[in-house]
Amino acid sequence: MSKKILIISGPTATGKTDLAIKFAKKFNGVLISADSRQIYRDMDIGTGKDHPKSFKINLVDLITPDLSFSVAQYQKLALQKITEIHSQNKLPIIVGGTGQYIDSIVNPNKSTYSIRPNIFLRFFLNKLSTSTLQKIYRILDKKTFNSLNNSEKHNPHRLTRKIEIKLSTIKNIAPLPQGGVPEGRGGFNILHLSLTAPTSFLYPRIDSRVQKRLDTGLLDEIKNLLTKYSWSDPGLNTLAYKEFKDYFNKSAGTASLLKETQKIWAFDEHSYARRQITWFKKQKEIHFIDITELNHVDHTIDVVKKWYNLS
RNA sequence: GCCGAAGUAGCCAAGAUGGUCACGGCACUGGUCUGAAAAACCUGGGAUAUUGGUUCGAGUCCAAUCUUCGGCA
Repeated sequence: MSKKILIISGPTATGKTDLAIKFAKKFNGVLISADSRQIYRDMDIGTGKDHPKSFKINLVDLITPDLSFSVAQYQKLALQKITEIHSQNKLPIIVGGTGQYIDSIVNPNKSTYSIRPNIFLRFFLNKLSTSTLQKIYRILDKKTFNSLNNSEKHNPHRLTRKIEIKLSTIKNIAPLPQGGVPEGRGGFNILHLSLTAPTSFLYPRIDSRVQKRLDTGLLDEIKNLLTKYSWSDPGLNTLAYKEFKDYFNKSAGTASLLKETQKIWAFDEHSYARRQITWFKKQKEIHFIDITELNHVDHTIDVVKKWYNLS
């Protein structure tokens, strides 16, 4: 019998967490978050940690907002957690909207995950223009450079990472053994459910959630964060926070500026949802669940039951 | 009712002296992604209020109509 993992993904505002909690209760499950922002402490309202406090979700509130975090770290922790949960004979349920994090569990053997970021190198590369980065990478690896698509070619983050990888292999820096990414770890038996909805349904939902978060005290939360951290800290480069930089910097934090900021924030959430939809759409072996369909919850429970009881 | 100003995509908006069927931004659409992923990028469609006139040629000039704003009543 293979080890089961239930995954519940989908764009923002589709009700992933509620559904996951439901399944956890029904199937003796333990939740693991796959959310790149809820790992930050002190960032609760903006990142939507609105599940009942009585219900434990793993891999939330791991670090402070001045620290950075990445897939590889997530992968290590999540796989550990999964092992632990399996050993208790329980069902790990991964919930979240960070597609890349979920992918690191579904397809754990990505070779470059073992190549660590080179802080020193990035410090310099971050100062260079995109075209300079292109030139550097073209010198290092002309063949791969030419095969890049337009999107990759203009993306400074990706170029920086490619240079980093190339340099580390040239210099033959042995990838540090990561531990926790066991090779041939035995395939999991994964059921991946992904919630979806047309954007016309999602956008109004997002908008009212934005309003709700403001009403619940987001501004106070940010004010409090700013006493300890600064806008350049990695955690603050997050939807629901970064949009407010101007608002808090300008002395005249007027009502009209607040309104404008709220609008921009909502639009950012829209395009975030779009990106998530694009990502999940191309993933293999996913059960999509349209939450605008009336019986989707019952239907979903049936699907999970069948999978859970088989094998 | 009179006088004045203005009408360029869903919104904002550029367009000396008329001359490539019109710059951008936002929104919206589709996509990229192997240690920043709620990040960072790529891509697409859509407009000169209406009608008529002047002209080889009009967003740009003229007239009428409609609409909006301001002032006077």
